[in-house]
Amino acid sequence: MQEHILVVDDDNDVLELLEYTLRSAGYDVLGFLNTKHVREVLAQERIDLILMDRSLPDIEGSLYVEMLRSKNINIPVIFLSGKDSQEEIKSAFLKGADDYMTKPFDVEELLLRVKAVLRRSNSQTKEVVQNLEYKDIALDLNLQKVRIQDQDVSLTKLEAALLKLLIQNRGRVLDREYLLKKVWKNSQNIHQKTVNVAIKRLKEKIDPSNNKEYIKTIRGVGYMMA
Amino acid sequence: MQEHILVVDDDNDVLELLEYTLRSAGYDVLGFLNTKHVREVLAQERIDLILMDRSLPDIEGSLYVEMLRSKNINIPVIFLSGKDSQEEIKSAFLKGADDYMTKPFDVEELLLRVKAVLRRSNSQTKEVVQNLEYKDIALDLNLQKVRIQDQDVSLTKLEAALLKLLIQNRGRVLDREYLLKKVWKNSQNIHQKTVNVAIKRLKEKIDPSNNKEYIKTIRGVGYMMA
DNA sequence: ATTTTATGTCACCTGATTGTAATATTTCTG
DNA sequence: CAGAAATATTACAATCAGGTGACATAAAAT
Repeated sequence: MQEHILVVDDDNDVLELLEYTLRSAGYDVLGFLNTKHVREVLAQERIDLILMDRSLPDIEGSLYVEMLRSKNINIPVIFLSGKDSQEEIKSAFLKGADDYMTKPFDVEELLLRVKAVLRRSNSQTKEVVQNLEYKDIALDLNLQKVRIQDQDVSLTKLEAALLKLLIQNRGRVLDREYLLKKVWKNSQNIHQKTVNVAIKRLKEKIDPSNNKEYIKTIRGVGYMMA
Repeated sequence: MQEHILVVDDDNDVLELLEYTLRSAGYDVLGFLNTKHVREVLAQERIDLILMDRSLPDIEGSLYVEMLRSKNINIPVIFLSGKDSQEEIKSAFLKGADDYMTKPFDVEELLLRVKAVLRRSNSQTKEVVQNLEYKDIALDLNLQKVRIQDQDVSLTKLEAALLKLLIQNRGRVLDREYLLKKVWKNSQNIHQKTVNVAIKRLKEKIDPSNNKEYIKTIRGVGYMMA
C-alpha cells in the first residue's frame, strides 16, 4: 500500500519541491504551510511519516512535535532546518525526531533517509485485526471464518465483509445502497438485487438450518442484525 | 532490558571513546577493530544496533553491511565515516544504513541518534539470528537450511526469509502485501502473483510429497502456518 | 568469463466465487 | 382474496484467485 507523508514547510517553493520529489518517488503527500490543520489530518488519515520544517510561522517545529509526542502520537518525524548548530540538532532529537537534515539538502539523500526511517517504523505497524462477536457467532477477520456453536465455517471475502458490517452495525438497518458502497466499494454498475443474493448466501453459511434469524430482512429498506 | 550495541572501528582510540560513551549511557557494548568475528557474534548474541566505521582494514564497512542485509540480517546500522561526500552518504543508505554520521562527531548527538534508531527498531529486531522450529521443521537461518524429519534441505535466501516469517507468525495469516514488504523489502514493482510462485516453490522444498499441509492458503487473504 | 542457480513474469488450467436473470415465494395493500 | 411489489431461491455464465510449468533474466558460484 502507498505510504503517506505529511510535509510542513512555510516556504512555498520548498514545499512544492518536496511534494514533487516525494510524489515522483511514489509516496502520497499532504503538504501544509503551517501546522493549523495538521492535528485534524493526523486524526483522520493514516500518516506514516512527517517531514517538518523547524521555523514555522505559528510555532517552532520541534515544539509542535514535542506536543504531538506528548499526546502519544509517535509517527516518525524528520526535521528539515536551516539551523545546523549542534544545539539545535540535539534539541530536535530530544523532542522526538527520528532524523534531522539541514537545508539546503540533497533530494536524493532525503529520499534515502525517508526510506530508511519508513523501513524501520513500518514493520512495527503489525495491524492486529480485532475479531467481532454477535450472539453465538465469532467472526475471525484474520482467517475469514466464523465459529458458530463450536462449528468452524469459512467465509469468502465478500461474505466476511458483509458479516463484519452487519455485526458492527447491529441494531441498525443497512440499506442496499449503503451496503453496495461499503462492501462492493468502487465496483460500478452493481445491481441492488445482487445484495439480496449475497445476503442469502451468507445466511446459508452461518445458519444452514435457517432457524436462527441472525439476519433480519427489513422489507423496503434492507437488512440488519437484531 | 539492556540494549546491545556492536561497534566496529579500526581506530582504537575512536573505538575506546565509543565504548566508553555508550557504556556510560547504559548500553552493553561489544567493540571490534575489524569484521572478522562479527558474523559469529551476531549468530550468538542479541544485537540491537551496529555502529560501523566505513574504512575498515578487511572490507569497506558499507559492503559488509550490504552482505549482512543480503543474508537477511536486518539489525539497524549507523555508519560513522570521515567521508562526507553526498555520493558516499547515499551509497551507504542504499546499502542498508539507518543513519550516517561524519567524523568528527558530537558524542551527544551520536547518543541521540542511537536512541532514535533504537526507539523505532526495538520491537522488530528483538530476536537473535536464531533458529526456529515448527512441528517437525527446524530452520537454521545461518546456514539457510531446514531439517525436516532428519532430512536436510537447503533453502534459498528468499525461501528462508519466507519460512522464517511464516514460522514467526504461526497462526496468523500473512497477506501478500505484508509478505512483499517484509520479504521483498524495498524492491519496487513486484507483482503480488510473485508471492504465489515463491510460496509454491517453498512448499515444494519443505514438503515434496505434498501431504503435510505446513502452509495453508487462505483464499482472498494470504498464507499461514498452522 | 562461464556455468549454475535463483527468481520474477507469463500463459494456461482449475475450481471457487460472484453477478445476473429467470422463477418462486412472501408480504403488503385494498 | 387478488394483485402488486419486494424478496428469496435457483441456475448459469463470467470472472477471479490461486496453482503450475516454462521461460528469460539476474545473481551467485566457479
